[in-house]
Amino acid sequence: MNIQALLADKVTQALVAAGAPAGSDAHVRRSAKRQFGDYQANGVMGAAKQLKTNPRELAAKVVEALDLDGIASKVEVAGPGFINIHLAPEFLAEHVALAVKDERAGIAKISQPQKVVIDYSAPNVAKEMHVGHLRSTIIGDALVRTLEFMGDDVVRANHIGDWGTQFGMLIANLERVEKEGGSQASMELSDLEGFYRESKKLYDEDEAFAERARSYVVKLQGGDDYCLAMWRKLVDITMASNQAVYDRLNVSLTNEHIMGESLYNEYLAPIVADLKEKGLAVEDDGAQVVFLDEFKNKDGEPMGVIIQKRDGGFLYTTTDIACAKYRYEVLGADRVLYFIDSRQAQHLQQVWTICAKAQYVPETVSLEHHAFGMMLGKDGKPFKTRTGGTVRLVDLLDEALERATNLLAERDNDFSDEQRAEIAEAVAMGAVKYADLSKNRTTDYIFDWDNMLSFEGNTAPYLQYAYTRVRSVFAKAGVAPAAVCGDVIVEAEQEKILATTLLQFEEAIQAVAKEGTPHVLCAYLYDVAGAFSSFYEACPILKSEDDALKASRLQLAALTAKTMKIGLDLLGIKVLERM
RNA sequence: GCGCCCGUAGCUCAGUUGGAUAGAGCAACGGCCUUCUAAGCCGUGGGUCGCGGGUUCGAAUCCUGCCGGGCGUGCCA
Repeated sequence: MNIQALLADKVTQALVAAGAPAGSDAHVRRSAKRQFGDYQANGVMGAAKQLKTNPRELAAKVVEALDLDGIASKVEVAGPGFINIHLAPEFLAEHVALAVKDERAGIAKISQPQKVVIDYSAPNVAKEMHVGHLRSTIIGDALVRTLEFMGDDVVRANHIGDWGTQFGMLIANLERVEKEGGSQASMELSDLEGFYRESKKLYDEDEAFAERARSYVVKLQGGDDYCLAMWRKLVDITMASNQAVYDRLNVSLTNEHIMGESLYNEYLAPIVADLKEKGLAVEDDGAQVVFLDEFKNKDGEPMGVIIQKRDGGFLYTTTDIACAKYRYEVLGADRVLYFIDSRQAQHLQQVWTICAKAQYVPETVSLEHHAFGMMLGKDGKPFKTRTGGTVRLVDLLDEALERATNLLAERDNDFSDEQRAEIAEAVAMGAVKYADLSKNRTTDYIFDWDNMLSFEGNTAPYLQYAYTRVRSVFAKAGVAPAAVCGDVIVEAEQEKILATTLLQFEEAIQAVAKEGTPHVLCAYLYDVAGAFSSFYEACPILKSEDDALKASRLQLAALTAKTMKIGLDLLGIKVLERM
């Protein structure tokens, strides 16, 4: 249930009934402060202005027309014309009880599911994943999970860098390695960076090798079987290595979601021809160029975007045009979310502008760039290794595990080595993921081990810990959360805050789905955990004096656990029974 | 030069698209464990929302001019 939507609907009706023009927005929001109730309607002032009437008088009329029986215990006009709404304890109790019984915690699926393509992760073949891939991979996957949960038909698109001239030298080197090492070839490729560097070195220093590499590029693009097989091997080896990272990070990508650059090869030449035919592309200095009035170049003239080089080769703009077209035409996308770093903002705008002009993708399709900046170290400089190199993702995850293991070792507990390892892994991966998920930066952001692994405040470990506290109540009581029943009583202040917060789950999820911003869900779950902790301190559950109260509090606890489990699942963060 | 993004507490970040006295966490300080997990809870201090104008009942949010930072800007992706 979405309380905000429910109230917005009711207040809007009352607003219109009070004389406001149809289409007026009641502007119902959560109240800024507790004293202003649980929700406030801010739309009266604007409507009063349109009607040229006194806002307080209009607000009084709206309240008069407003029927919130069974929902609100108090509705009052305040300030220049705010309407403050206090939710009724019985209303909260009733819906908590309903949500406890529902496996989706009362979250309804959307009525009009869409086909949504989510473009994320996008590592490069023959290169190891590094910290730059983390944010796209993690946030993209959270959106995949969230939209699927809400009922959308989601296509995971891993737009890997699996094409380009570098494959000539890579194939030539793979061939050399196989000749020399036979079956051990794949072993050597475990160090992909090294393999790439080695290939580059041979290409630069060995003329015969370079010659062979160049010939392989041509053959590969011509569809030569041998080269395609070698290329396939490189892709497979790379993605097998990446899959280990995905699995460890609990990212839902698999091989079947690979839709790399190579997928669009066959469409490139026809698109260039079509753009020429439509008069959008013209030859300029030997290259095929689309001039766009929407963008200006250094001289203030329409910017030229090259879609085919002088030598006949295509560029990534052409690939991305084909890709957007494909997602609409072949996949039938209603919406495409690109989780790509902010440096490509202009590039994507150009691609979409061309797609619109060529009528490849209609305006009704929502193309969205969810940008993010670079990962910086604590010192505000790009996050690098001590020697200045790029930080490999596997190394980052290993360090997270090491730090989590050390922190866990400092604490008293009776865990077996096996349990300890499992907890450390879940905490470490959760901490790394949550650090990225909880921020909404479109610009550069700071990666700080101490912040994410401090295990205090708004971090994954805090949420995981809060969850184990709830679960331990049930373990102690010897009852399953699903077995609790009876009436829910909302009386104490902490009970009311917890119940209200729990019932705002759908608002948070819908915001994430609409805006593509998982940090909203993070903030929400942190609120839930905080509300539960306060409740847990103030309201004895198992030790409460009467059985009805105990049953009620167990239900609040059960819904807390369910909410946190679902919420953390949507973020791709694992929960633990004990820690 | 032009374009895009950004500037909020000592630090890391929110701020529901124009709403009431700008919020969290960390760090600092003070309380709370023989009682459901203290990786917790309760409390205190901390702000010229980069700076100046403007728009209006109301601006961190919109417009404008500066200052500062990041990125992009024709044959890599």
